[in-house]
Amino acid sequence: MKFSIEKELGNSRGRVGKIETAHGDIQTPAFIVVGTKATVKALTPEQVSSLGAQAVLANTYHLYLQPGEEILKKAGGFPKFMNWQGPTFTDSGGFQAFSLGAAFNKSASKIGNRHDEENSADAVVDPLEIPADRFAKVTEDGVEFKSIIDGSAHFFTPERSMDIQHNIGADIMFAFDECTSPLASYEYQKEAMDRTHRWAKRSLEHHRKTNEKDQALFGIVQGGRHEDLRKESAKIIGAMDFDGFGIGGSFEKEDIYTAVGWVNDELPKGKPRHLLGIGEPVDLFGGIENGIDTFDCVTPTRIARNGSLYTRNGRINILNAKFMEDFGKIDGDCACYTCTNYAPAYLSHLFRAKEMLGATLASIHNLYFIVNLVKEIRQSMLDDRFFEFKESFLKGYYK
RNA sequence: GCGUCGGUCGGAUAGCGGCUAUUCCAGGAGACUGUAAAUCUCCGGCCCUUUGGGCAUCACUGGUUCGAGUCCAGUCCGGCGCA
Repeated sequence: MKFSIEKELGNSRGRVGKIETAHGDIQTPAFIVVGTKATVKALTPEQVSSLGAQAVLANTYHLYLQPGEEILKKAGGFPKFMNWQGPTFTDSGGFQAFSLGAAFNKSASKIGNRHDEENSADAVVDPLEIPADRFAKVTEDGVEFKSIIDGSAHFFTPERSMDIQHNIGADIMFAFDECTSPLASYEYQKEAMDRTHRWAKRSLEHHRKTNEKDQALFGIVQGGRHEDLRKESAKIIGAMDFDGFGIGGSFEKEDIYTAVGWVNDELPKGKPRHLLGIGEPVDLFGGIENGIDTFDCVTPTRIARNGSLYTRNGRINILNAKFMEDFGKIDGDCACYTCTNYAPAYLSHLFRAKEMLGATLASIHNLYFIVNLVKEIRQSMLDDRFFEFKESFLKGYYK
């Protein structure tokens, strides 16, 4: 993997660049499409490719459980298995320490807000004392997982995650980390961050010894919402010999990109930075302005399956009664396959009838919207009109 | 005509004397940020100023009872059976 910067954005941290992999280039900034279980839900790879996506990110925990690393190894890696021709990423399974641990059976999101601590009883829960009904428990050596499929017990260590990711075979893999809850205390964030640093070192050492296919490894910065922790984490992870970096963990809704800025000031400039699991339009602008090169996020495809569609004027819910007889445009002059061929009334019908084509058409639109938005942002940077574009877009999107 | 079973929110249901009438679907709205997600949450008789409270309601009319969607009688409507 090789990374190069073509242009830097004046008076901010942003940059335009290119990640070169054995399976093709990624023009950055770029939005990476999530295909957790070696499939972008509801879409064929051809659809994913023709809507403009450059790369796909799959998940180590999910693929390890099903179909299992041996099958993926025999298949020649997950990209070949799913027939995706372009560059690929795998997440390490560290996110599941949060989603199946602290967040299990809770409405908790990794994006917190300023009122969470006083309003939530969860704030006092020590993540190290996760209740027995949870599916993930963190220890110094790794994370104990229960299979979400059959309840069987599994243990991930940094080394194990590397081995599995080698077998899954993405171009870019991530170090094994612990994604924390925004409701965790400062003390816990610090403790988890220090542990993630130890795991980063172990991930890197094991990867260097066992990497046979020239896969790249990104280290992950943690530190929650705290400026001192974020900077400390970026310094320590940034000093390690990773090929690039992921910025993970929990954030405060109001200033995700402020935290990103703290981190990117510490990370080495010449390596790519991936913002894990963030993808709201406002966050894309904020992230890019603060030096993010790639994003991934489940939101476009998840909300698509649930009937929400992005438009230049904000999100709409296609299940709203007003769309039943709307034969106009879904999103103005959007050039995606869905918008050029179908009216809101048809999508409304598909969703009400629970026809699966609805999920497909909505996913195509939402992914196109986000992927293309990042491309437009990239172009605006090349044209020296990033800030104008940002202002006009956000004014329309957030009313 | 006789017998029999039944009529509970738009549809389907639970409820078989005891207080807030159940659940599913359809309907209305909301949420979703490294995917336990084609998922989840909320609303759905009327009135009051909120937390909350008040008043209704189970085809209709009467009755029994401290108390009735639940029991009894009649009426209306429907299914089935026999003429």
